[in-house]
Amino acid sequence: MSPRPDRPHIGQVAQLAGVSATTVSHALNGRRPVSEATRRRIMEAIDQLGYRPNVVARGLRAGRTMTIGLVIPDITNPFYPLLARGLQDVLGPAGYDEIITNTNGDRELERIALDKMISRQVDAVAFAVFDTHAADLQPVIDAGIPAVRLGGRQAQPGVDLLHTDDEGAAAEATGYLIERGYRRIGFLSGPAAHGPAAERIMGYQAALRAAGLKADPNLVAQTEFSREGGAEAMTRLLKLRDRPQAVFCANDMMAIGALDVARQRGLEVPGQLAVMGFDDIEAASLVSPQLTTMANPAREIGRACARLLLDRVSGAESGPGREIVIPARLIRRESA
Amino acid sequence: MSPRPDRPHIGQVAQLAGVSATTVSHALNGRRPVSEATRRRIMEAIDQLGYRPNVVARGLRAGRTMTIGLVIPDITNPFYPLLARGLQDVLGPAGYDEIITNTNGDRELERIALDKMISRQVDAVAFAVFDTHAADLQPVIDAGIPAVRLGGRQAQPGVDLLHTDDEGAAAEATGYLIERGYRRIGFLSGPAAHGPAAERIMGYQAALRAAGLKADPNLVAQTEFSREGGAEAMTRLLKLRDRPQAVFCANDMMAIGALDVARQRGLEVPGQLAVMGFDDIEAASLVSPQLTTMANPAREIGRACARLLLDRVSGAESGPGREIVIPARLIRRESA
DNA sequence: ATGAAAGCGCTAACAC
DNA sequence: GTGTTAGCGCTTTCAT
Repeated sequence: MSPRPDRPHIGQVAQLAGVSATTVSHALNGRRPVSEATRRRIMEAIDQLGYRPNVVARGLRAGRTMTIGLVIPDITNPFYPLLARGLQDVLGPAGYDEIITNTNGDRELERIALDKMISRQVDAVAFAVFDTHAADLQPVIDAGIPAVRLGGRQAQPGVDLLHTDDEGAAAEATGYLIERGYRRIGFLSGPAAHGPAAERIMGYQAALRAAGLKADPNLVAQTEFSREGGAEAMTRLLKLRDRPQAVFCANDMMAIGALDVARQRGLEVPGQLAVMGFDDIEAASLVSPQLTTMANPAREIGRACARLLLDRVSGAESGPGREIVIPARLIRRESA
Repeated sequence: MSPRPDRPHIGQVAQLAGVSATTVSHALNGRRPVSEATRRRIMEAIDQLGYRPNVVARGLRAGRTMTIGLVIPDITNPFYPLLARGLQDVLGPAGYDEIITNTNGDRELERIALDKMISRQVDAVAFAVFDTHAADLQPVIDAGIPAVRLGGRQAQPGVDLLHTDDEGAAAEATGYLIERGYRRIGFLSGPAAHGPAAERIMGYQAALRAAGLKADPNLVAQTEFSREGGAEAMTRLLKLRDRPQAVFCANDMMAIGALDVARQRGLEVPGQLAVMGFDDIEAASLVSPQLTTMANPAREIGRACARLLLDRVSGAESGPGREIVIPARLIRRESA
């Protein structure tokens, strides 16, 4: 029934080499000694036939597929390619491949994607979804699949958590602005319900307090995570009688929107208005003035995630759900 | 030996529903009729046990894994996430998942990646690698796996080819500049040996000829595919006694480099120097002035690729290796 | 150092 | 409409 031109299988190799399939298997996997002569004959047979072990059969038999699943909202969002690459940096050399699924942040699609990962018998799952309800993950946990959540908040028993140090990063950015002499510092936040908004506000306020500055609530503007959102919020803040000398933005696109407004009003950056972003997307160094920002270490997160996964896959089964926090890095450029 | 907390399998569902595994299988796959009552009992059993079919076992048995492999240089290069997403747009609804491997353009890694795709029994492969030697693909073809090559040049028997219409796009861009009144039009090309350089030069020259303009070879500058490369080449062209009024660049990063030089020399864009790019990366609309460019339809290519793959997977086995060309789209913005 | 045989979970003949 | 049986390609006892 197999509709493919029958590829050589282990039995053919065995036959050609004059040994049993068992011995071929062991020659390949090194789980028990095989005489040098036999091994050589086997290798020759493999070359001659162009044999490649069937990973699917191996996966069925062994109960591990050497595959890990990555569930993300959208690979097109520049954060995720870096994340995926970081994972592969570590997973690839360890012999694992990744299956990537995009969910658009849609809960039903997330549920389906996670289900599919179970069906596919992946050895571990990493998923990056802000709003995932814990219940949606339960099947994965029940299936005994190690899971790492990227960037959410509440940890869940059996699920490791990995995220950027949003609070610390916001504090560092704000501190940097203070250090440069700015006193009235605004914050362009994303929608409160989404992502790491709360942590960043906390960091921002903490830095202000630490410097003996008061945190004026009027200086915090909530808006969308987009260029237009940033422009809109910046416009609002500039209308204040006591307007900010500097703004820290929850992401680079918003910061670019703020820059748009500054240019349009003829405000000199950073002279009359300093702007900081968050993420360090490629565009940050492309705009003029180049954006001072906090680098969201996506690739590093991917690597750390892979290490965690590898750890869980090989032994560290239980454990109470670790939480790992990756620091962001200040990138000094021109806008602040 | 299976180290996972044994997940329910089809036999357990069958037992709980009081039928045979066969019937459960058919209830799930609809390949033969199952009575309504039986089906209901089966579905209840499935729910109760939290059963999910084991795709690995299914793959082994059926000879198809519902997986396709994507081999690319680097998911971090903004072209490829779009490509991957385009593939998933079409493949996802058809029930396929993607395994993505990055090769950094390294030939040995490419060979290994392709090998692994065979081992994993993927149902089809898409690979985007300029320099792949045909021999490296032969094993894939021999294994009977449909393959699509993205963006290379010479077609190969058994391998479909899919790429942007580089020549047409270059002609359209050049034509657009001519139409806007520019007469001395330069071309910032990538390294001759790499990628679609030749095609683009041909399109550029063809458009010039079609307008009765002569193609001055001094106006073609070869350089790297980077911002710095673009700046360097632009600088060279501006040193000409008879310098160009407009330049078409082989990619957006180069065009941004050209823009840098223009700003630095105080040249008004597009008044004193018009600039066009290629690709329409996100940054193109972020720089100032916004870049007029040709949109390289990565996502559309991904979708077309998926359709081709699906076609090959289900029947259209042989065929002499098709070639599909996707047009680029002119994006009018401010720089030309 | 090597083999024989069982079985991972599923689907597809071939019954009835 | 449903069940029995064999087998996909591999690894792993259990033998020798």
